[in-house]
Amino acid sequence: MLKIALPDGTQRTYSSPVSAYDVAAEIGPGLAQAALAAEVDGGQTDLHALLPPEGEVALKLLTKRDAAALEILRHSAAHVMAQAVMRLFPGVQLAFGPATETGFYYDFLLKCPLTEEDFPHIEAEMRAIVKENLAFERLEIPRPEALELCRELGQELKVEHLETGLDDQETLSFYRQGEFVDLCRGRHLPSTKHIGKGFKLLSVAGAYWKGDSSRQQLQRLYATVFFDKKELAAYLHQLEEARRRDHRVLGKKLNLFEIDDRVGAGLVLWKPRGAVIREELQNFIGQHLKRQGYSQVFTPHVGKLELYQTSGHFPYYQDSQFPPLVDRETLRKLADDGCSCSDLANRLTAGQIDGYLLKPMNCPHHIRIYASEKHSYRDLPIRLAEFGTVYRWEQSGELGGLTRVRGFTQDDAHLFVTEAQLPDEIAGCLELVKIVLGTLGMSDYRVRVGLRDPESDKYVGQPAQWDRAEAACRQAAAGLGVEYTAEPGEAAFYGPKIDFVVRDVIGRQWQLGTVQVDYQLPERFELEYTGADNKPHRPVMVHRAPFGSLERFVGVLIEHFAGAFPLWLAPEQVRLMTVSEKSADYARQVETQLRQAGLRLTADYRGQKLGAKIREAQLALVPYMLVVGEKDAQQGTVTIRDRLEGDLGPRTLAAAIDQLQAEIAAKTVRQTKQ
RNA sequence: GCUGCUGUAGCUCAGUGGUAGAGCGCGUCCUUGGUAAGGACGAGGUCAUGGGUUCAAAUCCCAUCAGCAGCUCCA
Repeated sequence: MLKIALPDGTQRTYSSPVSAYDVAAEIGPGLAQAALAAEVDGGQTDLHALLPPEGEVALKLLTKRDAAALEILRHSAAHVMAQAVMRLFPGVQLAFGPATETGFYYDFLLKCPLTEEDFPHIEAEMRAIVKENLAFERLEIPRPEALELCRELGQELKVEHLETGLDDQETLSFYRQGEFVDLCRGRHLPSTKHIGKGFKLLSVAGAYWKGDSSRQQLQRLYATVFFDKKELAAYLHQLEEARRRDHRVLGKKLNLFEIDDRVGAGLVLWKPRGAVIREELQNFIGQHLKRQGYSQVFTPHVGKLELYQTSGHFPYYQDSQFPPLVDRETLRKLADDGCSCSDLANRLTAGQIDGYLLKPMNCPHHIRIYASEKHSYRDLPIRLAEFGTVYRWEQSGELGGLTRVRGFTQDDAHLFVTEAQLPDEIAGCLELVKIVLGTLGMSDYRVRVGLRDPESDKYVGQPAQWDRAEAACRQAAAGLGVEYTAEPGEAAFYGPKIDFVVRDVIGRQWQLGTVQVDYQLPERFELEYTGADNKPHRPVMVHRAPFGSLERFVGVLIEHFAGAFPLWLAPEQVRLMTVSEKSADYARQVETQLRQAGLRLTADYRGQKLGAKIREAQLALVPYMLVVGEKDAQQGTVTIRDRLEGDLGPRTLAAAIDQLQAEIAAKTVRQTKQ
């Protein structure tokens, strides 16, 4: 006897074995047709799988309206895609083919490279398989037979996975549709016809077997599927929109920055318009730093190798640094002694040669500023801030636009504090990040508190200190009024940290602001302050950067605003334009006054029609246009056009300037709804 | 770093072995037009770089550099 509880509160009892489908069919033919899979006591099951014969279960039938069904659809589509590829390319080895947040992929090992030209053929074969309406059939197979089956099928990767990843499983599940059999946990749709027509292959890329870069590389086919063709179209449109907002595209179109081959990959040239945005952001944060009692410092872009040997960054992280600089004299002597390149590298690593490093971080410089004076506990906290440019040798494949570069400027600061001051100082840092994100209308972010992994012994510092610091981080994060997750094992080896992860328009997540507690560097550099007990004490350091790096932050900001910056950040705040050349003289007076008012503008005096000038300014995403014609010249007015609202009508120049300055001062974010 | 794709005018791109192209932008001239494209003429190219194949290479091959997608990485 089986009792089934349905989500609507009703109960059904069965004396003979039934599947979820049987239950659906009994409720009604419509539901039987719509049902795709089921949840039994919260766990997924195939629609036609038999339910337990005895007891009581909660059953929920999944239809295409359930998010869980979408995942099942995508995973099933992955099998169909794999089947199509196997039909078209004999000898394919299958790896993994899961559903993802936006679609699915399948990893293949095959001799010839797949290209986009193959997509239509694969898609056509997939359509054929859908039309064949093959049932997805679950097979439960004991381990020895499962291994035998995978060997027979020639699926060596599956054999390996059975022997390593799944070595504790006595029975393995396979799914079969038609001639295609795949080792798979499931679940799947009843049959291939339910996949429908809303699928599309998107891209092909390399991926390592089991995510290990030392293993063989597979070909990963990315695709997506929706229950509805319209949803697919909407998703493709969203991808299109994301491309339109791409900061690399907008950066070129709006003349914000350039990355030039002749200068070097990953090295950003900030053009005048991009520099305005950066400067405004720096000024903005600078005001808050003053308010919070920070001291501005400046330090050079290089430091002695020995400095980084003390900090531990060299040679440990040398693969992600630009190679050291060695002076001419030393190099010549080494060459005369017959020192080879590999000797040189070894001797640099061993610390036998003096050299300089392009600084990969700012902390050692700031530490030496702290250490240049003797400090009392009364001086603390000491907060040293700098827009510090650092250089890191990112792997060539990682570079991209402004978001991953080789030289970047952090809005960096280091706080030297007593342990008692730690909670307040962390809270102050978080407040700053929150102000920054709030001012820019970036609300889609999460806060991640990285704690130590209790199992690991890689961490430096006393456990009691860690407990206090972690408590301080949690407390500060909780005080933010934003949801946060505590993630054990995510701490740096030198201390816990708090990261702000912002989600951009394409759904990618970027780690921007960060606050990190550090016990390691004060130790390594033997930093001290004199306590009230007249004895030396070790300060704790806090590293923090609300933007992370200005490059990455501006990159994300460009996409966030789709290039249409709020007035206070807009490189060109106003486009002044004449109706005809007859009003040019008056317009020049207006231009002078606007400049004196501190507004950033360009003036368009060309003998073009007004419509053309407006169109250009609209496309250039200039927030306000000031139109001056003969009527304005007579009345001493300007006519304002808002990029979003259109023509706002005439007003006196003074009134127009007041309006713009008020909006700038308020840092108002105005955007059209997307 | 790895796999695949790509590199032609300032930008977006067409050109698949036989004379280097388009649109936009830019310049000059005409037009003096009140809220999203007025017209005419013109300038602009080591076809990423270096080799090779060929009577002949933007086009085919190899290498390098750079970009893109993804993987791996990010103190």
